[in-house]
Amino acid sequence: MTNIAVQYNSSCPNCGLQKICFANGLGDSDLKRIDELVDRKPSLSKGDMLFSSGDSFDSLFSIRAGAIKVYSFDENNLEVIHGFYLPGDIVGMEALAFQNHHFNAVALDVTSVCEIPFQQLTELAMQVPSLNLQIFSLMSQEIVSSRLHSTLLTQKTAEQRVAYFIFTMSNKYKSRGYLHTRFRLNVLHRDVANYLNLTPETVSRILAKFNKEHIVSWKRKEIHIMDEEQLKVFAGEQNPPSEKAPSEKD
Amino acid sequence: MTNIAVQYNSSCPNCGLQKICFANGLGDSDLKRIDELVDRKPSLSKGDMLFSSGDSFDSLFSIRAGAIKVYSFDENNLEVIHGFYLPGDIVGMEALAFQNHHFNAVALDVTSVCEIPFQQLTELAMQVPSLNLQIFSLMSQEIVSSRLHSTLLTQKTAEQRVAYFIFTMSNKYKSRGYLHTRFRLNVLHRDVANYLNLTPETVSRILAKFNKEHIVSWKRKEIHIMDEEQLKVFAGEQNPPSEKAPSEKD
DNA sequence: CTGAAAAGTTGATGTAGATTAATTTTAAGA
DNA sequence: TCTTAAAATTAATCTACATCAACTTTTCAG
Repeated sequence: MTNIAVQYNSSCPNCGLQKICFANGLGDSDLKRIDELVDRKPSLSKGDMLFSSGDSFDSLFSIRAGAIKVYSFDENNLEVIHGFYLPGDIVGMEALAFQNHHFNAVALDVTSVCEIPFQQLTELAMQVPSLNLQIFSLMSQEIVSSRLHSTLLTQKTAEQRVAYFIFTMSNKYKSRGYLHTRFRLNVLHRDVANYLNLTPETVSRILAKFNKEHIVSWKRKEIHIMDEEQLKVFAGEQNPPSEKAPSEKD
Repeated sequence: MTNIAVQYNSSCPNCGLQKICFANGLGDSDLKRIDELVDRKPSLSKGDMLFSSGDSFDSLFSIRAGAIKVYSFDENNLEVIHGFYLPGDIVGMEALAFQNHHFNAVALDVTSVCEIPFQQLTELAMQVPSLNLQIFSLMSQEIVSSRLHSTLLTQKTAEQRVAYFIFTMSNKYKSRGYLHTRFRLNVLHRDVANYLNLTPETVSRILAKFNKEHIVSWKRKEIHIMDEEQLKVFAGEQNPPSEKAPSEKD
């Protein structure tokens, strides 16, 4: 049932995630050099911390398989979830202005990551302009995705948020060569609710509706998208036929 | 009434904002080199665009005086405000992964900026490790501040958000050597409401309350903080005496 | 496999802040 | 300066989603 379409365990030159990781845009010889400084960690188990708030910051992490949740606590010690990271995503960039991490990162499933020592990465980047540019690029994408998430929380209804979340996860799998209409996502509904600034009850009610209308089923960590087009419409990603066609901005 | 405590019109080596701008951590000779590639723009007037969505991305901007609003449009063509930037802040970092800007930046007041051509900046950064690190650092701070803003919108009440906004702006002025209990902020209440995901009516009611309780007055673009401690408490920045002392996390 | 705890579901009720509307104040061009 | 549109204020009402509560299903340690 789990659908690992490709095994991404290989070295950078052979890695299927090359194009979206640090290696993007590098020539063969530079590819080898970055490959040498990558530490491929043994698998993390569900619940293992990748890093915790307060840990010293030394490395960035690129996810090869599995899923990572990044979160902090508010003043009442309630979890605030900032993102779910899937294969190809980079985790830890928000910390590099600081000595220490300000967020927590935990494995949601069996997960394997590449650890890239930041000191060595920057040293190499100083010699390889396209690598340096790629780091800038990944960071600016993180800024944009954080702003998009804010927009999602403030501008969209509960239903749109849930639909958009599923749609986005599906798209990530799609772009990485996995089956995107049926996949395992080991994320609690409670965590999705938190991430979308909703309650578990609200998420549950919306999923029940999607299920009844044969759009998406999400049972026991397995997501099955039955009507991709309709999901897109619910997510507000596709202009539904409307009288006032919004002039495309942004 | 406007209180420009320091004039930041000078070259980088003499600039009061040096420590928080790109120049941070640079030696004298490197300072001169970055100074040479900075283009000090003539003042922008209120309403002038610094850049617009779709414009090609070529430069970053450091604000010397005034204020800049960064925003996009949602699918209904309503403004979504992502931030207000004051002297010392850097604008444009979210764009550098892309050819073009995805956001709009407009001057809210008479504003002057330093334009830093990105191409030249990165070329210099490749030769000056501490400059490269400073760019990374500024970007990661932008990620963190974006996440903090999300947390503000999702975890705090309307009153806390308004108090926190005023408190944050005041702190920015303070850290840059301006008078921080009385300052001009040429931001519409409507824009504050938008930024905080509230309606103008709600902001108005809260400001009326703050005024009645002699905490803050905000009349005709002039903010006067009368009770800083109480403002902090309203902002939730100071643990009010409570039975369950939250164990400090994050 | 078993059973206790965690997670998820479903329905009834509550509320913070939105919406609507009417009025006053402010600002900016002529 | 005057004029008028934009912005801000204040009050009455409404609503999307939270909260509360009771129950079912899933998970996982032993």
